[in-house]
Amino acid sequence: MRTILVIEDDLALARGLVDNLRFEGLEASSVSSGEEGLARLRERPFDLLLLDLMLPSMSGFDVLRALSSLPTSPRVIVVSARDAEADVVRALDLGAHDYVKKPFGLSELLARVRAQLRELLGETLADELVFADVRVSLKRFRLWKGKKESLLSHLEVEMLRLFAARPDEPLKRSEIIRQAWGEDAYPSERTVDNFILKLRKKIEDDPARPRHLVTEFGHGYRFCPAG
Amino acid sequence: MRTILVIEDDLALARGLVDNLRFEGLEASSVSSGEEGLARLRERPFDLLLLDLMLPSMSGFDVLRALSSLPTSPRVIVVSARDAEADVVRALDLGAHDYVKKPFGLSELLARVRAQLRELLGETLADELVFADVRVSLKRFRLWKGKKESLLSHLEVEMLRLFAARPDEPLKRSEIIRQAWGEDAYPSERTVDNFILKLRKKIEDDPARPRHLVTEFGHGYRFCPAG
DNA sequence: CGAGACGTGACATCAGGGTGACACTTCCGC
DNA sequence: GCGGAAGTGTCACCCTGATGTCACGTCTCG
Repeated sequence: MRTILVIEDDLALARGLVDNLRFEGLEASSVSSGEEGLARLRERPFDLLLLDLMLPSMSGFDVLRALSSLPTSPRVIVVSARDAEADVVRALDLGAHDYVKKPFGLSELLARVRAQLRELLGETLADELVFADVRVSLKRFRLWKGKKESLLSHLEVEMLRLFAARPDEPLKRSEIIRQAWGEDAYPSERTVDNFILKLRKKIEDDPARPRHLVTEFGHGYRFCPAG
Repeated sequence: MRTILVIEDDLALARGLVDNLRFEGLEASSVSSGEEGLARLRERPFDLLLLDLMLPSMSGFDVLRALSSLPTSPRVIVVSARDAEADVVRALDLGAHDYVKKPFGLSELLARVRAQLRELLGETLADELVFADVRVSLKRFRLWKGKKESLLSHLEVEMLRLFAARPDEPLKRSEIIRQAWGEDAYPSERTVDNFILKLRKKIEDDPARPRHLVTEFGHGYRFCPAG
């Protein structure tokens, strides 16, 4: 289901928005400050952000600037009473995808929400890999476990890609090497163990007792997204 | 260069739009009916379509419906005097990406054009680029870090433009060369390193420990506006 | 000719990948 | 159960290729 976060300090408005979004079949929630909003966005990805500009302390512009440093940034519709053209231009140039002036017609806003969500369809979902409390951006070579961020090397990404494609299936080292390294590379099979070691340190709660990258004695390794 | 088609039967307005879009560095042209527009779109792809709703014979809604049958459909901003909410909803649900009501502010429309074009892979069109204590005017080839002003060369600007459009994403040297140098130039990939070096001297507090133009070992470079 | 922009090569440095060693675990036949 | 063989966890180290950095050559434009 599509997830939407509303950052709006007018609680009545926020509630109205959330209710209507839910009525549209979307998963919506709201917070009343930019700081809270960013905290929520860091916890887990959202598909769309409805953002007020005039917030206490941290402004909507600040939130826009901060978005790019998130693991996955949502699409953004700014919803603001500020109707000066300069504000619209600034918000859009800071990365907002749309700008709706208050007061707005509800059905128009919902249509704009649909238009933004429509873009998501195939956008980068192939890039994202999510299981348990781990998120991976294969394109950015980055992995987040809870709040901890790790960098991934090219080969680590290839291995994750391979495991994700064949969950719960034991993969032989030889197979892993062929798929991740390619046809023309022949490293020792023990090299795979080293990469498993590195990956476990990044994705397991307790790398010594792996629950996602499990050893299949004599048969290689198996990836269990569920744990 | 980005290509834009304007479908607008008010010739004065169409001409004004085209002029302003060209002034922004875009390749713009206009036609005055939906039929002509579709013919042009069938001839060759456009990146963006500015579409009036009230056209003679074939309406803007009809154009929207016809777009999906094109080999490559452009992004669409509807520009219309019809301000009924129902029209906005209908246009957006028919696939329009944005809807601007006449009369509109020119700078807002241009910002919305930039926002749409930004979604296409490639370079940002905004002139001002701001992050941390750095401000860049891409059109004037100037960069300010705090109070220090630097001049930028053509290629430095192109690289910044490219990085700005894809924040936090590692860009391969080959990709940087293709986008910033163009299709027909083939400098050594190490040339990119030299430009990174120059840019770091201009935008980093400590060029030896870059926080904005970060090396992604084996993958190229990544631009982190947030630092 | 001079200045700046661009491209290349050279050299030092660095990080990832690969290997081998050693300890520990699992399997299997007894 | 027991012991050996084979498989695996883990680490430190080396090597190669990638990168940081600079100097110099070339080109263009005034």
